[in-house]
Amino acid sequence: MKLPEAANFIEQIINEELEAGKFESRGNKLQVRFPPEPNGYPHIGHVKAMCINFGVKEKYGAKLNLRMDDTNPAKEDYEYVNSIIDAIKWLGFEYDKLVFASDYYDRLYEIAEKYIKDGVAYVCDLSAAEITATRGTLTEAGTPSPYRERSAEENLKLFREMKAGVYPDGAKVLRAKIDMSSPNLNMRDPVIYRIAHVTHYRTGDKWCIYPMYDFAHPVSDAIEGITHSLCSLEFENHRPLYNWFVEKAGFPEPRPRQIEFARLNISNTLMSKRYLKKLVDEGVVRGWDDPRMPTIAGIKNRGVPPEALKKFCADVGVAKAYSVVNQAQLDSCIRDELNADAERAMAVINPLKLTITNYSGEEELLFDKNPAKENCGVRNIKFTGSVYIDKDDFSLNPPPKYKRLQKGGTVRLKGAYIVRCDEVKLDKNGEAEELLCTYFPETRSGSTAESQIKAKGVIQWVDAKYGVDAEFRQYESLLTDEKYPDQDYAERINYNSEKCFKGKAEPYLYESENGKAFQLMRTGYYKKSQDGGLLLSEIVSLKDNFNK
RNA sequence: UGGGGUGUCGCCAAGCGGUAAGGCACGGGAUUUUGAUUCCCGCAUUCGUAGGUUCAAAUCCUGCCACCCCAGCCA
Repeated sequence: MKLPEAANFIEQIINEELEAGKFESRGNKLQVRFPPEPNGYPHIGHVKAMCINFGVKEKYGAKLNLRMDDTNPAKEDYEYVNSIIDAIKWLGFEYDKLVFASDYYDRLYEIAEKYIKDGVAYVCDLSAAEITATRGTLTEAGTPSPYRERSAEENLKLFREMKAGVYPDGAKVLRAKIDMSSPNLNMRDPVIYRIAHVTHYRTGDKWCIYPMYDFAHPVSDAIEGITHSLCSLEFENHRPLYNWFVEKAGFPEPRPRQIEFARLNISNTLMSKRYLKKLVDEGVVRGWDDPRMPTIAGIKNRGVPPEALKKFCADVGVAKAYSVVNQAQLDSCIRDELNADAERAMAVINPLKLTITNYSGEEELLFDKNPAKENCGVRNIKFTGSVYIDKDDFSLNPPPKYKRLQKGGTVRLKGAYIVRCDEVKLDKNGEAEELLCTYFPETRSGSTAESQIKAKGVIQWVDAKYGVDAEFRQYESLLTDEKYPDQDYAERINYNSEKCFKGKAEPYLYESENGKAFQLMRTGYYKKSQDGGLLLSEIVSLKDNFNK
């Protein structure tokens, strides 16, 4: 994986350190980590973090640990660690080691005792509410805890009792003794350990005290010999604390360095594990891998190739400015990959019978599997003169510049013949029910014969006898009740499959920037999903319209 | 009103004192049996803003302005 080009600011930092000889003591070997918390399925935002970290690995020949940041047993589970591993594999990334923060619980505990012995940590009996109340505000200093000056001996005794399960949840915490009047609230004696009598998915009931992120993360980095700890912007304020914990733990130079970058946001796309989990829990979607979800599993189920996601991240770049990338940018990457890769097929969503009155018998027509690729091979499609076309490809009241079929007009059935619509049978609602057409033998696809007959448009079709019915999965909009607004023909879709389809489908719905819903279908190239549904190329948007 | 960050085309984003890359989107044209693809061409005299330094500034200095993050015993 190429590091996104725009990750220049990270590379600059690393290059400068390298030049200054910061890592000579370790043979200039760098080490990074990808540290998700296994509390949900990874989403496309994680892909960016992966691309950055795996990009550094690639560029500098660094080692990369996949580390499950599992320090909050209440939320974590193996299901999620598996989802993370699956996602990484699917994307084609390779990590050097799989590690767990929970692997370090013993070591972390020892370091906490060291803090106590060194007089930089203390056991505090204040309640959570009291700690909040004494932390001060953005403009006022906090007030020191009355337990702040306990002796090392007493602290050690108390802390060991906490570990032994003597106290109930919330009764005591271990706190770092830093500076209650620091302008950086994170430095106002943050909690290092809390009591939680919760079964951990890996360590079971061995522990009833669990380390906090602010402590566990930097120390885990140091334990692993991480040189660069890349994380998102919201941790900038934590960096002094990060450094404090590593330094007080006594790790020698070179110590890990935290570098922050802006996380990924995509327009109209919900990118918060918390809300995604809510959708799953409330049954709004079928699961974390529902194709409407922006999770990697969901995107995969929509037929998006992993390369498209990587290209997207590379295109979008890495910087520190808060940003929201247009979905169109992602769509473009997906189209790009599928165009080069996906085999083509014809599909009809809303069938309209088209009968050629002067055709008899049947024949086989050849189609390139993928015109965008050389030596893509061909597929044969049978043609009997009786086909279905899409209702959208015929108009009783054609607008100006209409290129498809209308009464008395001509159109080319893709890969077959030009046909002229002679007669339109209407149903009782006045809608077209069947088209009776004449075909022109000399216009057969590939024929070099001259013909006076021309057609402006080319439409897809499915043979009435040999076409295959396909099960189209229908999705309800997650966004709004407004369905089926006007759709331009340019939004026509091409499905990809070995076979032809006919059938019906309700398209995805999508929320536009003006809040109106429109169909998700676009011209493009689509792959078939693993569960047989047809896939569309867009990230479905989830409107943030439920209670928070 | 404390601290930490960020502001370059509609959306991302390069740029690091020498006279504004690229992608997406968009517009125009050519080819085309997918209104797709491909292919050309166009798209910031200007870098949040006001000053200053300099032969020369998006890049350095100063003052403003805007937005984001921080008061979980979440990560």
